Amino acid sequence: MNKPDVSRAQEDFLKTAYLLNSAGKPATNSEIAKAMRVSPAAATGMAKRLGDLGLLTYLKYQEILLTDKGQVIALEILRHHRLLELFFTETLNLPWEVVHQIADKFEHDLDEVLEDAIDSLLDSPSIDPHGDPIPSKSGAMPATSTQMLADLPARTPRLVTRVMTQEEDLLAYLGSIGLRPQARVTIMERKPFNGPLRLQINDEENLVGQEIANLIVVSETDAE
Amino acid sequence: MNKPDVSRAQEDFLKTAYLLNSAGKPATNSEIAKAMRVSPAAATGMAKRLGDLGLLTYLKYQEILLTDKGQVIALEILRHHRLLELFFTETLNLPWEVVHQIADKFEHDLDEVLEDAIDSLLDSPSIDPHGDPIPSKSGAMPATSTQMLADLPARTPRLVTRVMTQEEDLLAYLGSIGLRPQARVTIMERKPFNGPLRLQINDEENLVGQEIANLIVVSETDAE
DNA sequence: CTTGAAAGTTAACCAAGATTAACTTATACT
DNA sequence: AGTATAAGTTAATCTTGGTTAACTTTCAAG
Repeated sequence: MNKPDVSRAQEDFLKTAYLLNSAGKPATNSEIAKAMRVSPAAATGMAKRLGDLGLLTYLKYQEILLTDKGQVIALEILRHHRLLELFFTETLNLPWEVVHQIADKFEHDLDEVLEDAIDSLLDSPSIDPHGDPIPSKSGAMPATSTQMLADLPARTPRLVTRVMTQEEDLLAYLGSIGLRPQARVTIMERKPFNGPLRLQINDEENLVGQEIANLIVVSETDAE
Repeated sequence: MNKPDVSRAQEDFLKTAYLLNSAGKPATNSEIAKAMRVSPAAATGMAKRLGDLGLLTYLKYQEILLTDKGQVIALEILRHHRLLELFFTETLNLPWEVVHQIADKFEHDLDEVLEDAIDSLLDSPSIDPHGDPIPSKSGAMPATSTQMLADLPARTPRLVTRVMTQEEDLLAYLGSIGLRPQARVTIMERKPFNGPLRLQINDEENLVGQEIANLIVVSETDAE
C-alpha cells in the first residue's frame, strides 16, 4: 500500500469534504471554501488538483464526491485528529474546548509509530472527548446514535453520547453545565413556540435553547 | 510581544543555524544547506529572506549570524522540540531513537497552552531524553558539561550526561549497551593508535570506537 | 420561460520555497 | 603571486496554494 503523499492543504480539503457529507450537507464548492476559510476560487483549484490525483471526482458545477482512495485519506486524518484530541485530554487534562485546534495542526504529522503508541495507550478508543467516533485503523467508522436531544419527547431519560460543535466558548459553557458525553439528560419541559427546554442534567436542572439541543446527540434507548 | 509569524521552513533554518553554532561549527551556507537537505541556492534565498525580516545578518559570502530576535525563535523551537521528545518518551514509552523525527514535525505547531501543559506535567524539565538541555520559556539555555568521554583519562568514573547524535540506528545501539544519560561509565583501557576503548558501563563492559566516545558527554566531576 | 441572484469558474497575478545551471568569489597550495 | 577547487550567488524556472476581478452557469420564482 503506497501512500499517495498528499499535502496538508489537500488533506484538509478531503477531511472537510468528508465532514460535510457526514453532517448531511453536500460537499459543494462554497461550503468547502467557507469551512476552510479560503476563497471559492481556491477551492475550485484544489478540487481540480485532487481530481487529477484520483482522490475525488470533480465535475464543473457539481457537488464533489470522494473516491475510495480519497475517503481512506479523510478517515485517516480524522482518526489522527480524534486520537490526538483524546490523547491530550487524557495525558494533560486539557479541557475539551482547546484540543480541537491543537489536533487540527498535529493531525497531518502523526506518523504510524506514534499513532499506534497512542492507540494502545488509550486502549483502541472508539470515541473522542466530544463523543465523535474514531475510525479504526482499517478505516471503519464506528456506528453512532442519530437521536438528537432536540427531537426527544419530554420525560425520556437518555445519556449524552456526542456534542456536535467545536466552538470554543460554547464547549466551555456546555462543559460547565455538565452537558458532555456520559451525562444523563432528560427533557423536563418544552416551552411553547420552539422555546427553551428545561433539562435535567445529572443532578441539576438547566435551561437551554433549541439550538443547543440540536447539537446534543443522545443514546437511542433510555438511560436505565 | 508580537510573534513574528515565521514559516516552518524559516523556523527550521533558524534552528539549524543555532544548532551549528552551538556545535562549534560556523553557520555557513553549505553547512546549513547540507543539514537541511536542500540545495545551497535554497539556503542563500532563505538567508536573504530572514535577513530582510531582521532575524539574522546576511552578508554575501559570510557566515550568517542570528540576531537576538532570530535566536529567540531558534530557542523557542528547540524548547518545543526537546519538550516534545521528553513528553513522548514519558507518556508513551517511545524509545529515544524515534522521538527526534517526530518532534521535528510537531515542534512548529506546539502552541503555548500545550507547551505549558507539557512543561508542568514534566515538572519544568531541563534536559530531554538525550541529555540535550531544554531552554527555559524565557530563552535561557541550561548549562551543560563539556567533558567528552573520549577526552577522559582511564580509570576515571563519570556519569553520562548527554549523547550527541540523532541517528536512529546508532541511538538504538547505544541504548542497548546502556550508554545513555545517568549511566556510570569508566574508561578501563585505551587501545593504542586511537584504537577502541574498553568501557565499564554500569555493570557491564563493552568496546566502543573513538567516534562513539566523541559523542558521549560526561559529568565534569567524578561519579561518586 | 425568462430572469436575476447565488454559486462556481476562469484568468491574471502573487509569494514562498524549491530546483538546476552558470557564474563569481574565496581560499589554500605549490 | 597564480591558480585550481570549493563555496557561494544569481538567474531562470517550477509547483503549490493562495488572492481578486470578471465572467458563466444554475436554478428558483414570478
